[in-house]
Amino acid sequence: MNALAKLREPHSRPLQSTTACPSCPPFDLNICPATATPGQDHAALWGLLPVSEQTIPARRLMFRQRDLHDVVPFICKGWAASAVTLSDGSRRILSFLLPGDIVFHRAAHCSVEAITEVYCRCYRSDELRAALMSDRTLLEKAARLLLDRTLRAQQLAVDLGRRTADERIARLILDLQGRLTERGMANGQTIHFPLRQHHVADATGLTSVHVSKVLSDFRRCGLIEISDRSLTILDPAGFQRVATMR
Amino acid sequence: MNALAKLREPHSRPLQSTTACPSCPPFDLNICPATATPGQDHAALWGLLPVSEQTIPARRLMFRQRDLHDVVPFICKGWAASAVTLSDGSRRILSFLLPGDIVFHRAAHCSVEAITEVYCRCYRSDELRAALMSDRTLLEKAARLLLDRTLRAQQLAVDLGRRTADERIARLILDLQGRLTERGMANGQTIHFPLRQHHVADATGLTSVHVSKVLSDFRRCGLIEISDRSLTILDPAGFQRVATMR
DNA sequence: CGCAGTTTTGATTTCTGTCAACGTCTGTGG
DNA sequence: CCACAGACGTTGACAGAAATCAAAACTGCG
Repeated sequence: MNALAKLREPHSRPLQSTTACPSCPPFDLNICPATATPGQDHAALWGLLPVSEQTIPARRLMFRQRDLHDVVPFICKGWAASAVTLSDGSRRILSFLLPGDIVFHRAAHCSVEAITEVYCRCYRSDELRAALMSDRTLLEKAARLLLDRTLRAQQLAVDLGRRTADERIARLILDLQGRLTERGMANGQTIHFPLRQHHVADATGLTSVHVSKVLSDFRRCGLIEISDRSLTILDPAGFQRVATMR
Repeated sequence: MNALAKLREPHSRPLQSTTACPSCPPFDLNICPATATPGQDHAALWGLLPVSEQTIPARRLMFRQRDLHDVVPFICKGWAASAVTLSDGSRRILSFLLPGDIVFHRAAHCSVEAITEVYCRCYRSDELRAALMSDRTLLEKAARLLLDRTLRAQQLAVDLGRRTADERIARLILDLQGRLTERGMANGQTIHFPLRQHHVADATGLTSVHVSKVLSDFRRCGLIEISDRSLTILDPAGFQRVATMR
């Protein structure tokens, strides 16, 4: 821990107040420092200070595929996407990152792109690893997280391989709604939905043209309503049925 | 460790000789007990004895989706597949399991099916976890393994979303060839290939009818040759090109 | 031999991508 | 305040990929 303190020295800066991250409930879902030591400043993760805190404007690339991954970013606010770019220039979004998510995809050589404005904190990955290793319960939480990531990726593989465009898009929306609800960021059947149609397309392996047609169909059938970056599921039962047609 | 010994008691049986698993090089790739303690019987994994050792005939279901996962099977011999079944009865193979692979997909509610005859050993998952926790380097190996699994799943998601049937099938074959080569189980460009076309179909998200057509095309173009459960890549460069058209 | 599981082949249909045109919205700068 | 450019969304016509359907050949095996 002394060594860690020394490592932190060069990065020391005036910390934001303990309410720097008031909209930080999501941390509770993952590896929440507040869970470990209630009432403590969220920024001080297990006594670790972030090496950097940044606000990234919407649509900006946060990390490119080949960047060194000696820091682990935590998304505190905003939406981001981790993606890979194929040699023909087409992009595949592997997951959307919501507040509370940890960006440890980096080994997969994913780039990370801010969708909305993103506020995030980066921790040194070696410090983080040391902290994990020193605490059995943290380690188990981290393992569960990694496992959950794997399941999510496998679920994605299932969806892409065997489902129609309708199903894929409906499932994506339901997945996001579920994750936002977990975080207390949903308002009943209405969620903030900052994704552009090309994001949906890249996440579902479709084209944005086709996404437009499917979403129009959904609207025509009275399943959902999208306006002003907000999405409402009007017919939850019917929409669920679309998502699980097979 | 005493508690563990007691747990093992009920399962104790005459152990096979130390050459029980002569074709066990693959263990070296993952978490090889032989690496940790050279010369030791592979069956005794970090001092853990398997709770069961089984030989499963070809095409038999090894574990079903909802089975309890209190044991972790290690594939010692043969090919298996982990899959999920969708509500309409269609199947998606998430990964093929080769000798040396550890089946810890189970949390994903995958069923596991023997393709060839499979010989495997099952360890108690709680014992295994305890063993991992007690040794830092083992733990890191396991973490790497889990990460690798995630990368593989993500790669699969990329492939399924954005690649044509030709590419998917070629990539599957190349992936298998690579894994077999790593294990010293390939004979140059020739590999043992016990998969039925429906396995290929379920793994690539295609129909077996279409797989048949694509494989016929590959043969017609002199790219590969399949006969008698063995596959040879006749034109490695050309085949590679098919696999990475985009 | 007969049977069940495979593989092949052809005809047809469905889904999704591609291309192109056009409308809307948003932010920027004069 | 307006003009403008760029990003985004919608729509229609068309093309291509793969699914579906159906039938026939092949394989191994009791």
